[in-house]
Order: sequence, then structure tokens, then C-alpha cells
Amino acid sequence: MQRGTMALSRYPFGLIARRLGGATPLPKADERAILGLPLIIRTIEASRDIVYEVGQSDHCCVILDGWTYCYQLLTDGRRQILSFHVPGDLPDLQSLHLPSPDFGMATATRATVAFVPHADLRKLSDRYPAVAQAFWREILVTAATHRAWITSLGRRDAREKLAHLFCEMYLRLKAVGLTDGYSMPMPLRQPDFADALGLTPVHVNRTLRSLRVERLVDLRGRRLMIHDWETLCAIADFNPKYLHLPE
Amino acid sequence: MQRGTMALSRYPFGLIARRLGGATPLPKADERAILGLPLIIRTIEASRDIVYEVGQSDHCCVILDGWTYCYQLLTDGRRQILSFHVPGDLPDLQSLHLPSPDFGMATATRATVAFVPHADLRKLSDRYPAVAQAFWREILVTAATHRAWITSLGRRDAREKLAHLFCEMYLRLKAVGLTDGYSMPMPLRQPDFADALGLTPVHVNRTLRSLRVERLVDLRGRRLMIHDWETLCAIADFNPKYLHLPE
DNA sequence: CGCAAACTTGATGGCCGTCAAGCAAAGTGG
DNA sequence: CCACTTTGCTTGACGGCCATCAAGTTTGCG
Repeated sequence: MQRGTMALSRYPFGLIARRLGGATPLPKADERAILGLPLIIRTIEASRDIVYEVGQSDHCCVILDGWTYCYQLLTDGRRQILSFHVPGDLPDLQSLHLPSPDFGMATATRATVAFVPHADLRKLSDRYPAVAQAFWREILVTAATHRAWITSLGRRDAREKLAHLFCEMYLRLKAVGLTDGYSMPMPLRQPDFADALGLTPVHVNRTLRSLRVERLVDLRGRRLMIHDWETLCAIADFNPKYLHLPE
Repeated sequence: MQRGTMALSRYPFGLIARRLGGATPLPKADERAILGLPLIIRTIEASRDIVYEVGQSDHCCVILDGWTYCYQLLTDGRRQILSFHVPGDLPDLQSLHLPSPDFGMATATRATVAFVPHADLRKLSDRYPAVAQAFWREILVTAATHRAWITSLGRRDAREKLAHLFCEMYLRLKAVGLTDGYSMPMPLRQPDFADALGLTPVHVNRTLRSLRVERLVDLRGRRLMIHDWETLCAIADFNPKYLHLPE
């Protein structure tokens, strides 16, 4: 475990300050304040619950490297993934204002995560209104993404659901500079897709094959190649507005 | 159309102040400030879009009477309902902080709605921190409800979905005093259930019948009678925590 | 009162789940 | 570093939940 800001150069933490600004960049002073936050940085193995041993959940977490997800379980063991998170994301900002979270968090890959004390985040947002605004914006975009998932789960078939998820993750990764043309990292396993889209792994497999056969996408070696972005968007009926990305 | 606060005695507006407080009631001064908000009150027919003719969407709305819902459409016309709203709800508080909404709003029944200018809400929440806190709490509970719906849509079958929706609406109506024992108003039509739960009206009909035959619930004359709350909760795997209701 | 929408039920079909088996990949421990 | 085990991938066979189509009845709005 590392403490303090020394190690930050190895992680895209400046990115977070930039991303929070969205279309309207944060003032320099606000960015500096963000970079000065005290952090506890941890690297967690793949497929582990992200437990808040640091204090009892009085921290928010920032994804620095790897993928994580939020999920809920039914008592009989059925799992539903609620959202995926990539570097630069703040998956549980809401814990600042609403105690007793209603979901769990886990790593999809080995991931490096920074924990920031609630107290420091509150001080920060009290002092820098633009930061407070940015935090809330982040929470509202999460809610908008939830709505997009509700519509996907309720009214799209398997093929359309997969296409929609690919479109969303492509733009989010592109926004943080993790794409390479139309190629992107895609470390999720077929059971992860299944639990996110309300399907079974077997059916995810068949649906992926059909997308591959039609030369729309290619998922190999933990990378996704999008061969036909326009058609993929059309199949998904994808409208990126809800992500509120700049440009 | 009515203006000002005169008409408020006819509507459960004090309720909203109380509901916003949640488990910890708002200070009296804050409640008075809420009751002093300028309002435009409208009664809208059933099955109409709630359009913001008042200015261009620089208002939030408060449901005073009747039921409304938020929805998204796919370009081919498929509809997904994202949430239902009952008296006391503030369905679009998020518009205060995030322009360009990603969903539409419509009435499920004839409904009376109050519109409050963003500017006044902002003044209010700047001046009364407890109100600001309450507004954000409201938004976060909406997000938590979205998550519960994601899990329902992804991992519950038709019968469980219906049971879960009934449990949620029962507790929400009970919290605003609109239930009568285990009986409650339920003005939604079968096509509304279908679009909320990712089903077809035909299948909703069959599923309702099976719940009725088993004497779990009875839906007649726009009212829902819950005969066996415990079993209904068990079928739905219902955990009310996400609603963050008092008590 | 008339027409549109909702409700109800039956028949049929398809998307996706379940079960199963073989194989590949990746993580674990000696 | 290799045996071992777990997890994931792939494909086939089969079944079930839910969609679609259709037609008759009822409700309710204008």
C-alpha cells in the first residue's frame, strides 16, 4: 500500500481532475486541490470484492487502473451487474451523502484503486464550488446511465443489448484515452456480460458469435475491435447524450 | 391554472416538506421556506406528456395529485418506463443540475402538478443547507430505485417483477398516507406494467391472473389489495432499504 | 351514446434458458 | 516449473417463458 501523492505520476490522476470538469474545465486552483487529496492506494486481484477495510466505508474510491463493477445479489444467488467502471471513474461518490450503500463493488480485473476520506472530499467541495458541482454532475451522469441500462434491459434483445454496451464502453474509454482507433481493451468475461445484460453466459456466447460472423465486432485476446461503428450504433439505437461527454 | 400559495391547502404540499426531511425532519424555518415557494399549478389529463411550456424546462415539478411516470423511447417506438411518481414526489430534481434531460415525463392518470422555477429552488437550497441536503438525498434515492429496477429487469421473472413493483409502490404510498390497510390505489393499466417491467400486456395479464388465483393480491377497480404481504415480499425478494423511508 | 383503449383468453412460435460435454485458459500449489 | 484445479469458452439438444397474433368482451373517455 502507498500513501500520499508521490505515486500519482504512475496513475492517470490528473485525468480525474480533467474528467470532472466535463465540457467546462475546472479552474487551475480546483485541479491543484484535487491533486492534493490524501489517498490510500491499493492494488486488488481480479474478481475480489472491494471491501472498505480503511475505516468503515467512510471513503470514496477512484479507479486508477483496471475495471471494476457494481452489483446486487438476490438471496438465491442470482447476480445483476449495475455498472462497469474504468480508470478515472468514481463509482461510489453517492456514499458521501447517502449512508448504507445498496450495492456491492468488485474488481473485474486486477485493479488499482485510490481511497479518499469523505471528510477531505467534503472539505474540498465546501471550499471549491466548481468541484462540488462536478461531483454532483458525476452522480447525475451515473443516474442517467442507470436509466439507459433500464431501457436496454427492458426493451432490447440480446444482440441489441450487447451492441449498446459496446457502444457505451467504447465512448467512455475513448474519453479517457484508452482506445486505439476502433480497438479497445475489453477484459470482461462472458459471465460478466451475462450478469450485466440479464442473459446467460451460453446465450452471450452465441450472440457474440453472430456479431462476429457479421463482421461487426471482434472480441479476442481481451480486446474488442469494432469493425463497423455506424451499424453497431444503429443496431443498439445508441444515443450517447446520456454520457454527457465533452464535444 | 393557479398561481401563488393560496391553493396549497387543497394539496398535500406540507407533505413534501415533511417527506424531504426523511428520517430527520427539516427545521421549521426550512419547512416554511418550502411552503413559500412560488408555484404554477396545473391539472393535466391522463396519458399526456408533461411538457414544460412554462419557460423552457427551467422548472422542476412536484406531483400533488395523481400518478406520473418517466420514460424513454427507442426509435422504433418501443417504450420503457423508468419510474412511477405519486403525490409528494419530485421526479425531475436532477434538471436543476444537469441540463438536457434524457427522458420524458407523462401522466398515468389525470394529475395535478406544481412547477417551481429553478432559480427559486437554487435560492432556497443556497440559503437552507438542510434543504439542499434533502434535495440531494431525494436524487440519490431515485438513483437507488433505478438500481433496484435494473436488478428486477435483469434477474427476475414476470411474477417476481410484478411482486416487486407492488411491494415498492405499496411502501411509497404508505409513506405518504395513501394506503388503507393493505389496500391502495393502483391506477396503472396493464400496458403500463408491461412497459415498466419489460413484458407485453398479454403476459402481464396472465401473470396477474396467477397472482390472483393464488390469493396473493387482487387488482380490481383501480385498487390493489394485498392479501399476503409476507409471501409477496418473499416472491419478490424485496428489501425496502433502497427506498430510505423513515422508521 | 359511440368509438377507442384496455382486458381476457386461446393458439402458436421464437428467443433465450437449461443441461451437458469437450476443450482451452488461467490461476494455485507443490 | 509442472501437476492440478478452477474458470471460461464453445457447441448441440431440448424445453420453457414469454411474445405474437387473433378475436371477443368490457371499460371508459369524448
